[in-house]
Amino acid sequence: MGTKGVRAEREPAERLPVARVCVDVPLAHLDRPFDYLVPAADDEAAQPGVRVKVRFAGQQVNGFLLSRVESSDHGGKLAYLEKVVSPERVLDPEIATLARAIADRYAGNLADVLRLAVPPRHARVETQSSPAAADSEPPERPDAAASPDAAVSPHAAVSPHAASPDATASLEAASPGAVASRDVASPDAVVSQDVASPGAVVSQDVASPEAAGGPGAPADAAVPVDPDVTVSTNDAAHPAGGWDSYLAGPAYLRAVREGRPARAVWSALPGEDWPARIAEAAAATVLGGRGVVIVVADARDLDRVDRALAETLGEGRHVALNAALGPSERYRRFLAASRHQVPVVVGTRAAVWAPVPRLGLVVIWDDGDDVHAEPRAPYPHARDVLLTRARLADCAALVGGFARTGEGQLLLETGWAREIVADRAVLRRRSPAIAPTGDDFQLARDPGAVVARLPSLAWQTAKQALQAGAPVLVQVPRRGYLPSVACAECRAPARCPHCAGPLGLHGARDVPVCHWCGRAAADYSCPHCHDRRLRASVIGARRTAEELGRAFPGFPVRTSGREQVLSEVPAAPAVVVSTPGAEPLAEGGFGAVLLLDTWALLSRADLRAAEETMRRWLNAAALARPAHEGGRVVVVADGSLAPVQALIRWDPGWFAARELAERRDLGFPPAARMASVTGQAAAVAELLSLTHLPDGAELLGPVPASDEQERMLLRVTRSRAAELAHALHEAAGVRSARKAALPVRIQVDPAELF
DNA sequence: TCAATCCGTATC
DNA sequence: ATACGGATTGAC
Repeated sequence: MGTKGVRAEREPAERLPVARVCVDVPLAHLDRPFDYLVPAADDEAAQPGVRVKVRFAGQQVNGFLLSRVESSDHGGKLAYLEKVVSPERVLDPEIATLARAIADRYAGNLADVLRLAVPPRHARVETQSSPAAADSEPPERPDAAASPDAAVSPHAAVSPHAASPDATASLEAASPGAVASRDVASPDAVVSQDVASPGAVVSQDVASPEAAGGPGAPADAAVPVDPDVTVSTNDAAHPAGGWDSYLAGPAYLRAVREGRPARAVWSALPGEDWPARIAEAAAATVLGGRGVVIVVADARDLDRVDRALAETLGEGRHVALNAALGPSERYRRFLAASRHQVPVVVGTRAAVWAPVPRLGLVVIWDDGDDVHAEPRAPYPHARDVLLTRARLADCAALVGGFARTGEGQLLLETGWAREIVADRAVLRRRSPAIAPTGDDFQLARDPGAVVARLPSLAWQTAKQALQAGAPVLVQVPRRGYLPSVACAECRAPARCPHCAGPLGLHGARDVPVCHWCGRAAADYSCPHCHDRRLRASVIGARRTAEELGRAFPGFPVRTSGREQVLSEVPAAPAVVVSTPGAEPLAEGGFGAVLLLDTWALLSRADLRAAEETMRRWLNAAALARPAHEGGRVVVVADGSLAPVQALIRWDPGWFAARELAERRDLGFPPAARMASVTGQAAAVAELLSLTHLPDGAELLGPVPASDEQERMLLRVTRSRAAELAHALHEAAGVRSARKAALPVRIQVDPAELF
C-alpha cells in the first residue's frame, strides 16, 4: 500500500517525541494514558490539550493529548499519532487534572469525564473565529507567563536534563491508582477529622500564598464575622453593594478581590437580588485579575445572572453556556472561554468544566436542585466538581441559596467554609410574615369560592393581597409526580375533605392522601355518588388554576409550569399558579405566597424529602414582599413540623444542621459515603465479589430496581470514601477486561438513594 | 522438529 | 475490533 510507504518514512519529533494520550474508550481497565510517537511533522501542533486520532487495538479512536515526554515506560514499540485533529488546545491543564480527580472520586473513567468536560468539536466555528483570535492571542492572555499553559509547552517545559519522563509539566493527571488526596483542606479529608475544631481546620487556608502574603489581609481567609466590617466607613471606600447586608459580606468581597481562597456558604435573604450579588462577587474577582465560574440550575436563573453580569462587568467580559444552545454556538462560547478571551463563565451544570484564565472564584446557586446531578457516567454532582475545582486551584468558593443543603452544612461544620448570613435584625426587616395553616379549614363565605375551598387563612391572605393591588403566588405540586385519584363511579375528582386539595395514592399505600395538606383520607367516599372506590386520574396545575380562579373571581389567573415558564409578572393583582421551580418574579414582590406543595414532605421514602420541601418553600417564599410592605406567606401544613418551623423563622441553617445530625445518626450521606451498584443480579454479584472493600464497609440490599435489575448499596465512612471508589473502579476494570457481557452501573453518591 | 491453528489477553 | 504470544496439535 502507498500509505504504508509513507508511514515508514515518518520520524519522531526531535524533542519530547512521546505523547501521552487519553484514548476515548469507555473501558475501566484501559483508564490510563497510552504513549505514542509524535511525527516530526506534527511537532508544532501536538501540544498538550489537543484532540488527536490514534490507532488503538487496530481501530482509529479519538483521544486527548495529555502531555509530551522524553521517553516511554512502555516495553513494546510505540505507534505514531495518526493525526492531530486540530491545534486547538481544548483540554485546559486545570480541567485535565480536575477531570482525573472527579473520575477517581466517582469510580469512573477519565475518558467518560472528558466527554462531559469538553464539548464536541465544530470545525467551522474553530476556523471562523481562529484567525482573529490567533492574531490577538498573546495580548489576550495577559497571564501567559503565569498560566499553566506556559508550562505545558513542551519546549519551554523540559530541560534536557529532566531525569524522569514525567518531569514534564503537563496535563498529566494523577494516575487512577492514586487513592486519597492527602490534602487536608479537601472537603473529604477534613471530614475525617471531625474532632478538629473549625478554627484549626480553617487555619489551613492561611497556607495559601495570597493569604500569607498580604500584611493587611486577615489571617482567616474564610472571613470571620467582623463587626467593624458591616458598620464601618470601609463600605464607602470599597462599596459592597447588597453584600453589606450580610455580616461577612464585605469582607468576603474584599477577600475575592485580593485573590484569597475564601470559601463560604451563603444563605440569601428573602427577596434578595441574588444574581446581582453573584455578579458583584464575580466583578470583585475580575478586578483582582482572576477568573470566575458560576453554575446555576436552569435557563431562567442563567438568564438572570447573564443579565446581571452584563450590567456589572460590561459587555464581552463573560459568556453564558446554556444546555439548550446548538452545537456550533455552544462550541463558539466554549472556545471564547478556552482561549481566555473572557474572565467569567456562567452556565448550567456542564459549565463547571469551563476553562477560565487564573480561576479565582467558583459559585454555585441553589445547590439542592436535583438538576445539578449529572445523569451521564460517572454521574458527578456540579457542586462536587466545583468544590473539587476550588480545592485544586486553591481559589475561593461560594455556595449560595435561599435554602441550605446537608452538604452545605457539612462544609460549615467541618470548617471548610464559613457562613455568610444576615444579622437577625436585617432578616426581620426583609422577611415576609409567614404563618402555617392546617387546622382552620372552613368554607369561604364568598360564593365564588365554593368549588376550590382553601384554608380560610390562605384564602383571606390572598384576597387581601389582591385587593391591595398585589400579585399572589400559589405553589402547587407538579403534575405527574403523583397520580391523583377520582371516583370510580362518577369520575368526580377525589377531593380532600379538609382542604379540597387533590387526593393521591402514595406508592404501596392504598389510603389516599391529600397533595396539599397531607392529610390521609382513610374513609373517603364520593360526595356526589357516595361510592367508595377510586380510580387513578391526573390533575395538573392548569385544572388547579381554573379552580383557584373561581375562588378569586374578577382577578386574572396565570399559570407557570414546566412547559410554559413565566419569567416575570407586573405589580398588579393576579393569581399566579406555579409548580415548584417555575415561579416567576413579581415586580416589587408578591403580596402573598400560598404554599400548597406539601407532597414531598410526606413521601418518607425519599431521604431528601424534607430538605427538598424546605428548598421549594424558601425559594417561593423569597419572592414575597417584606412584611412591612404587606408581604405574607401561608404554608398549608402542620406548624409543628420542622420544615414549617424553619420556614416561619426563616432559618435554613437550623434546619440543615438538624437534617445533617439526623443523617449522621442514620449513617446517610453526606455524613457517610454511599455507592450503588445496579444491574442484573449475577452481574452485581460478580462485581461485588471482585471488589476489595475497605475496612468497615457495609453492604445494604439488594433492593429491586427497574426491570430485572437489582441494586446493592455500599456504605463507608467519609475517610474511606476514596478507597471505596478506587476498589469499585478496580473491580469494574477486571470485569471489562474479561469482556463481561452484562453491564453494571456504579454510582458514587447516587442522586436517588431509595 | 516444525508449521498450522487455537485461545487468551492486551490494546502504546 | 485486531494483533500478538504462547500453547496445542498433527505431519514428517
